[in-house]
Amino acid sequence: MSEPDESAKGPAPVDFIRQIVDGDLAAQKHGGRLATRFPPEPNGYLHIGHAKSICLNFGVARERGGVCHLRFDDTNPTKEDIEYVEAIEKDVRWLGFTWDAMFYASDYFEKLYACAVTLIEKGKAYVDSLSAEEIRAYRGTLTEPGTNSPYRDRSIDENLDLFARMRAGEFPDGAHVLRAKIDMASPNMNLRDPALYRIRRATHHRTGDAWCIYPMYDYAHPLSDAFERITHSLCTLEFEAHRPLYDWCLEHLVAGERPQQIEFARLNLNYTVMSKRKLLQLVQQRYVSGWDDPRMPTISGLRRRGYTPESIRDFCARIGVAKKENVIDVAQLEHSIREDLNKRAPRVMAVLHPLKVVLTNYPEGEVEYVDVINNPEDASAGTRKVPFSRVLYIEQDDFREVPPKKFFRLSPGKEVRLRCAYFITCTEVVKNDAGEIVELRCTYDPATRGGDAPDGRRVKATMHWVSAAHALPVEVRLYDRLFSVEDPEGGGPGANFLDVLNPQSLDVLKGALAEPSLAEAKVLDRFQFERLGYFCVDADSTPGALVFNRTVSLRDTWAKIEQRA
RNA sequence: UGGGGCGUGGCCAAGUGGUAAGGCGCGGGUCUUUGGAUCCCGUAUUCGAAGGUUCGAAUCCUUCCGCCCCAGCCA
Repeated sequence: MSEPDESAKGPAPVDFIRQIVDGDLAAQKHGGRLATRFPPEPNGYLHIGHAKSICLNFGVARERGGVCHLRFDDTNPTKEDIEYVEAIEKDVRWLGFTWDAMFYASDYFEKLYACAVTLIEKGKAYVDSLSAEEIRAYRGTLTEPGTNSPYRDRSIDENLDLFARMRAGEFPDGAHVLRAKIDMASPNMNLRDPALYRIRRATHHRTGDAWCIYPMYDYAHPLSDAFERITHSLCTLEFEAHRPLYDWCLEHLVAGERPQQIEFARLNLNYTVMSKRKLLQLVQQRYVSGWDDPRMPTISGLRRRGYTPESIRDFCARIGVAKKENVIDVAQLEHSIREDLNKRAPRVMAVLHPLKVVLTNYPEGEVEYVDVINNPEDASAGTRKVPFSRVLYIEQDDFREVPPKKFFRLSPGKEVRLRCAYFITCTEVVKNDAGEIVELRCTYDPATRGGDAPDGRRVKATMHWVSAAHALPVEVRLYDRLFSVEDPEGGGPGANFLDVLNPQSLDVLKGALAEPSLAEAKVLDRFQFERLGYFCVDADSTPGALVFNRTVSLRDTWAKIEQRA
């Protein structure tokens, strides 16, 4: 495997799955082999929940010297598309993982068919000719046993003949179905003669029209695992009740080493929705611009928001793997990206709500360039030259005519530091007819260039600023109101962002500006947007986008959509 | 009232008979050329509940309670 080494972050967590794997490895259960697989159905884009599975499967294999396959579970042509397989490959790679081999369940259609024939020959499967509705009725309920289909005792020869003709396309969709012959009275519904094959005339994205019968997940999955000699087949909790069927298929069709299915709890994140069905609807009905809309919890959406692969991997490592149903607080995700970006993202100064400042003792028409640190946490990021002149803008919130007790920023008579520039002192407040403050007149101390006073005097505040004549106006509209509502369960703000710039995210910003469905966001302080406004970035800084770190509440959006329906 | 799972602080999560790790969040402090950054401190007498076994239980036994999944020719 060639994934990046993250051992620097301390010992990897040993969850229950790793414990099982380690035990099996120690016991030479599969001859000391370890093979896992990440098996998405190409029916949508990968989301953060998949990232958990990806990190688990690829991670365990990498850590313990095993292999991990990427396998597309493409057994239902009506929902799948080549677009999705391409997006999935891209996202897995972007996350930093490399598969040791890539397969498609459809690669096995012929083998799967042969296995089905074997099952029939063993008297373990039969062709049922009941309708879907009838089969449902015959299945019984959770508390009542089902009853055998009248076709259950067809002869092996008849079953073989019928199944061959199913494949040959002699019957219309739904006419017959191949079923496992297990136990219609089983307390486990999945064992009441589950369907193995259905007739489905649909063009498959890979096999085209070569087949008109397609295997079901419960049948194709254990066999695909066996074909690839997977040792540990990790899946989510809802498949727990399917495990007996998984084992049943292997028991009757696979000799020797068999893969073992182990279930873990899927990831749930608050403030958002994770089901593919809902995400697909958001995309199809244009509530978002696409699967990679920055508001989506998809890998591609997070990527556009400025999330890094490292941060997502870190997040997955932190949340752990267990069998308990969970709802992870997005603050956990935000923590991971904040920590990562804080160390690597270059900063620029920004003013969201400009207040004009005139330095009365600064020469008119003069411009000088001061050196500004790009990243206080990374000296190697260097400095940049930022224009400084007589007329500046500072943040409105950074000035208070009558400062409250703990307010240390600018107020009349007070001296503060303009970051990496000079100390300034407010000497006069200029108001308009309405009594609103429109300008401040200040003096600057030429001796404090760079932000340090030779005489050792100190100021209690340092503020952002931009030169009015040089600043770049930028209009920012990030969220649709619909998506930025407060959390009804008492959560925090609907939107905010870090004061970091991630070069790769400029497109996000531009995209947000071009997207009419995105309206303004809220601002809680000067690091957050309050209303449609603009901020100014110092003229010569590397262009970048603001990284906002609150997952917009798609969950609320979804609730509203359902309400309307 | 079938079967399969799960219940450790606000959210995750270690722990597997020897006296409750860690992370996120939160609170307080510190420091800083803006902090929501850094650093430090604090944050479950208790492990869904009640009994029982034991010198000793989150861990073993019993009963009860709660939550999730399963009746697709979806995965």
